[in-house]
Amino acid sequence: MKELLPHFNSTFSIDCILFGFDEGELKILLIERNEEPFKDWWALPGNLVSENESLDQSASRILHELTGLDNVYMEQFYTFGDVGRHPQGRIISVAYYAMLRLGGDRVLKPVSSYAKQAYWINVNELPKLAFDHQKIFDQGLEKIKRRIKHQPIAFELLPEKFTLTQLQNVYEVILGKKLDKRNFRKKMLSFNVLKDLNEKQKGVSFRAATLYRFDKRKYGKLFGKEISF
Amino acid sequence: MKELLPHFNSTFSIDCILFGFDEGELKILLIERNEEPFKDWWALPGNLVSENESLDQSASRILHELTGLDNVYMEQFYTFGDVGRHPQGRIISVAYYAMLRLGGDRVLKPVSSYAKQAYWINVNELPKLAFDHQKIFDQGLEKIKRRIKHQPIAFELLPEKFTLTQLQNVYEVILGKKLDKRNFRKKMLSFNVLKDLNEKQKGVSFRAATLYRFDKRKYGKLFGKEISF
DNA sequence: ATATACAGTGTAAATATTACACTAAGTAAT
DNA sequence: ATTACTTAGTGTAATATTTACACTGTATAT
Repeated sequence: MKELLPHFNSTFSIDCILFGFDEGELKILLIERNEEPFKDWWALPGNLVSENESLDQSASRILHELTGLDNVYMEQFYTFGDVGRHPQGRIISVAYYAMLRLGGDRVLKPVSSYAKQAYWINVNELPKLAFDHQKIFDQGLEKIKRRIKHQPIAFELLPEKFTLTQLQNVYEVILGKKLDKRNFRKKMLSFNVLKDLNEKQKGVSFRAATLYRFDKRKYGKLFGKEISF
Repeated sequence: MKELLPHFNSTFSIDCILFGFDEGELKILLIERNEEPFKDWWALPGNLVSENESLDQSASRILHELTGLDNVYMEQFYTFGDVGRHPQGRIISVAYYAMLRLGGDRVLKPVSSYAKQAYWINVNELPKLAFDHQKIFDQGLEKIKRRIKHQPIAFELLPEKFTLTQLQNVYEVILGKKLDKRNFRKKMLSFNVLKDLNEKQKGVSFRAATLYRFDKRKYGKLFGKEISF
């Protein structure tokens, strides 16, 4: 029965949008391609799916090869399959995103053979991208804008200990608008998912703010509840 | 350059969840397969993607072959790619859903060669499904539960002219809970997307209700606004 | 005439959201 | 020590939204 269908031969790929928050800016990881097609172009990290791995496994592998990270939650958000999207044949691409902690212990950037280099680039200053990667990015950004309103994914971009102002900055940079400080704090604390660490920020040249941690035990209470900013 | 990659050979497919609302129940269209694998099993309608069509085009084609319908809005919601999901090889499946009008002029059910028959089946009484189609269905249902809270997709399940009670029934059956009649009406009318047709229901053996139509011109106002039930 | 079945309607209480500005605390420079 | 600077941290009143709740009206069928 197995031979009724042609042998597996990689007609689908994964592309990843890795979001990071650094210096008050939302950034994504881009690679400079070292192979045809689109040699020397900027692109989202991605690769062909291997025969013996699921889509999720493939996404994790690609992330690991690129950053050395494991156990990062990645979420599939759309599959791109227009006829002309890949110049070398019919390849559809399943797109994932992940939110990474850049602050503190900075993510490493081991570079796979197919990339010359990888850089974190501000989402407002993206270069021209290979393939249909601009379209993939646009949709990914829309996705997290919607998702951040309903689920506590903002924490994933911050170091384990963070201040309320940092958290507010994440919301502001993703939503693209300023939020009221008092209202933001009131609402965020009302969700009861932040643990006050009774500890202050260090190394700042002004009044240090209180550090908080996202409290996973209380996450369930929030899940399903509507958050809105 | 084109020859660097193997020739196209259908390693991906589309599966569709077609939702319909009939006799107060939420139903989906299932086919009884007439081909191996899973011959004689119930399955979601689906097919391999052709070389010269995009995923969206493929989804529309499959819907057309099955129902004769065109111009139905279908939305991609997830791609399933576990290694063992298809017994004949590595085939990933891009899943779509659509909401169809069954009431009034009933959707026809022309049957493609690969199916013996197609039936509308209550989502609470589904038989065992082929492949990973139960998983696909579960995720599709979750998707529309979330979506119906934020976008006016409920109208798509009803005939062009409908009563507020019918509309409320759609919400109740998808969300799986009863809603308060007065609050539902107040809120739904406040969105300003319903046009009062100054016309009454016909053929009922009790007081006839007012008919409404979804007003596409006002749709934009609602879009992006948060609805919640 | 009467019974039936659903249509249609309003209000008050509780909750959530918004708008808005000053004082407190730590650091750095003199 | 004083001062200037920078960010932390806090409350209230007005408005809008959500919820809970039950009866009357009207067309049909007998």
